[in-house]
This record gives sequence, C-alpha cells and structure tokens, in this order.
Amino acid sequence: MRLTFTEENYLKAIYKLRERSDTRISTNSIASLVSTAPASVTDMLRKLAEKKLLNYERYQGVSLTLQGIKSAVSVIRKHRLWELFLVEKLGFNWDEVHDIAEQLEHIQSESLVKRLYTFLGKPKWDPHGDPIPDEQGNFHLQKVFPLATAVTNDKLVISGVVDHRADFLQYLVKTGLSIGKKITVKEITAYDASMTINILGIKSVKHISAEVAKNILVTISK
Amino acid sequence: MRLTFTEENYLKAIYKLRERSDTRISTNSIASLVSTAPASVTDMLRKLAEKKLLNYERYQGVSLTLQGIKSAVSVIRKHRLWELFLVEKLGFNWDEVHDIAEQLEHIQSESLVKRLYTFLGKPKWDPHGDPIPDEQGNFHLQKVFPLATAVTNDKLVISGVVDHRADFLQYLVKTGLSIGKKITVKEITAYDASMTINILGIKSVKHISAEVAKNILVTISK
DNA sequence: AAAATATTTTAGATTTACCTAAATTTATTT
DNA sequence: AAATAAATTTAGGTAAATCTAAAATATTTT
Repeated sequence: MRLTFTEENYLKAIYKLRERSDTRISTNSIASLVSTAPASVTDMLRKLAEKKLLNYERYQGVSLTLQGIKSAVSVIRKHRLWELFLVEKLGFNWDEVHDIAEQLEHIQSESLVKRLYTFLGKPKWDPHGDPIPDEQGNFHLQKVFPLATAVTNDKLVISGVVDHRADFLQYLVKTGLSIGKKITVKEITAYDASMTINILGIKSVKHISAEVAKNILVTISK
Repeated sequence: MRLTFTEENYLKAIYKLRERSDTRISTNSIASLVSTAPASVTDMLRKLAEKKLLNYERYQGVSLTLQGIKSAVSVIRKHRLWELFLVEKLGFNWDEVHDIAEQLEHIQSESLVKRLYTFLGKPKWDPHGDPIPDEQGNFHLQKVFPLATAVTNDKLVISGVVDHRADFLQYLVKTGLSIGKKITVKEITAYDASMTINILGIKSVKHISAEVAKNILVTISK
C-alpha cells in the first residue's frame, strides 16, 4: 500500500510512543510529536484505521496493526540507513543529519533501500547507536542500558543516546564520547551520582553529571 | 524562497520546454509535461507569477524570471547529481534511475547537495550525458550534436541522448552504445540515412537506423 | 472576414491535511 | 458522588492542488 508523507509520519510517531512506554497512546501525545492540533490527529486516526493500519475506537486510544507496524518500521529503517549514509559517506556530523533523514526516509523505492543497505555494508546500527531493522523488520537485539546504572570498574561501549537533541549530541562530541567509544567507570560520587570515566586511548579522565549519564546508552564491552 | 514539490516540478517543466524550442511555451504543453489538466496549469501559473518566478499574462504564454530559472536549474542540478550517485555508487543501470531521482531532486538541504557534489568528484555530466550545472547554475558547455548529422569517418564520443525513454535506453545498452563510448562512422546509406558504425574495442560493426542516430548525441573525439 | 477549430481561462467542486471553537466524554478532586 | 479539570471529538472552515464543464479568446481554414 502506498502511503503519503504525512501518513508515514503519524505511523512513525505512534510506533515511537509505543516503544517509549507501554501505557495507552493518547491523541495529545501524538499531536505533540507530529506538531499538529489534537483535532487533526483524530481525523488522521480515523483515516488510518479505515486503511487497517491501526485499531482505533473513539476516546479509547490506538494500537498499530501488524500492517501499521510494518510500515512504521520500514520508515525507521530508511531513516537510519540514510543517517548512516550521511555520516559515513558524506562526512556529516551525527548531530546534523536528523532533519535531512526526515526527508529522505519518505523516498519510495524498494530497490533503492536494498542497494543503499548493501552499499553501507549491511549495518546493524545507525550513527546514534539506534538499531537498524533488517529487511524483514527485525531489530538486532543487544542489552543496552543507561550509563547511569553502571557500577565502578564496568567496561562499556557507548552505543546510543536517550536524548537526541542537538545540544546534547554536540556536548558529547566535544567531550569525546561518541558512538563506539570504549569506556571504563572509574568512580561514582555517592552524593550526586556523578561519574568519573576513562575513555580508551585517552590518558586523562572525564567527569560527567548524573543527568548526562542517564542519557548515554551503553552495552557491556567484551 | 521555499517551494513546494509541485511548484518545483512546474518550474522544471517550463525550463525544459524553453530549452526544447524557442517558440511560445503554451499552457497545454506544460499540462502534458506535468500530467495535469490545462485548467490546473492556469491556476499554478497565476500563483507562480505572484511569487515572481515567472512572467504570465493570460492567453500570452509564460517566461521564467531570473529567480524562476535559478530555482529550475537548482532542481535539475540535484536530479542529475542523484542520478549519477545512483549509477556510480549504488550500481543502478542508467535506465532505472529516473523515477527515483524525480523524488530525490526535491530534498531540501544546501549542505547535502554540496557534500554529494564533492562525494561524486565534482562531476560535469550525468549518466545520460546531460550536463550538471555548477553551484552558480552554469552549465559546462560542449558542442553536442545528433549522431545523425555526422559524416563518414567522423570519430565521435557518445555523450547523451535526445529521447530519454526506458525502451530506447535499454536498446542502447544492449547494442553497446553507452555514454562515453568512442565510435567511428564507417558508412552512411544514402537512401534511408541509416549508419554503419564501429565501437572502439569491438571488432564487428553495428548498423543503426536514422531514427536511432537522431536520438544519440555525440561530441567530436580528440 | 466569417466560420470553424483549437487553446486557454473561468466557474464551481473535490480531496487532503490542517485549523479554531464548541461539545462531549473521561479522569481527578473535593 | 458531584464538581471540576483534562482529554478527546465534532462541527464548520481554510488553503493547496487538482478536476470537469462551460465560457472566452486566439488561430486557422474556407
């Protein structure tokens, strides 16, 4: 089924809300994610329900159908592949690519996605550390957790972020905390939960606040 | 000025019609190029004239303003850069890329175009042999003419096509007549203007009709 | 130059995605 | 369990890009 630009954005937003928490997905939360009035969301939900992309009963919230999930994942896959392309091949910084990928994710061509995927070396992760679903829509699983929950002497790999805002990403880049970097937790200050960490290959240690640690995702380093 | 997808397509169509012949650009010809009803074209022309992208007086045809030309050339530049990307980097055949480039040409990001241009090695020609305008919108000039106007013993390089339809391009590929190929005109049959040519590096000669020769563009080989 | 034909424009609708304001339903307080 | 507040939907409209049918203008033919 061919979807419009706007329909795809709604499905993507609903998919993300579903991922973010497992409470009911409200009209208002969708409205704020896609930046429209709640009344417009109601219109669109009715339309998408008619197309069998989601289940909707007035006042009762929504849930994606299998078809809706597939469409959303396909858009997310394209978004992440394009982001990786922009960073890896065109040399953009990872904090500059979001808006361009928001446009590119709607380009319709199965063969284009297939070739782009191969061109990029069948990647599993995008530059923000988010997983890229495969052709069947399956995500490559990995135990990702916030750095804030780590303990002293943990050896970790930075694999993503919770907060995707540009100023946070810029701070990370400046501090040398980019995706893939291996770090060791040296010390955790009890009273404010701030952390002292070492970045592999760098002599000095870095001190980061609990707030920052909450927004950095890591995996165990083998 | 930010233009919509549709506005850009109208400007591109008008630019192409202007290139194709220097008679008046009619409402009907635009309508057929953008596949809409003439009445819709009238509406759009009025709108684009209001935005100072073209000069329009009812019943008198249109002409692009400087601003309109700039916008059209920018879209054409993006189209051709993306086509080259698809062929050179993703391995598409040159007869498969048009529809995808029609979508990609509308992605809005100056820095993306700049980086793509550099990534592709600041190219001057797209895979169909059409010139890619530079950042200032200037085309790299070259004396390109139809193969049909060549004479016996001319040594030429295939540099483009007049007819961009898929079946013609497929015929060319199958016959070995791709962009950049060097050829020599061996014989021209007087009564039907068909040609016998030799492709550099191939022993046998090829026989092509006058119709085909009219649709192949060549330059003098040095 | 009148008539016939072709082109172009106007008039009036439609569809998509949006809006605001008012009404309705659900959730939370008191 | 009323009352109040919050969330959601309905009602009625708008702008962009399209359409068909009819009217106006231009061009070509006789």
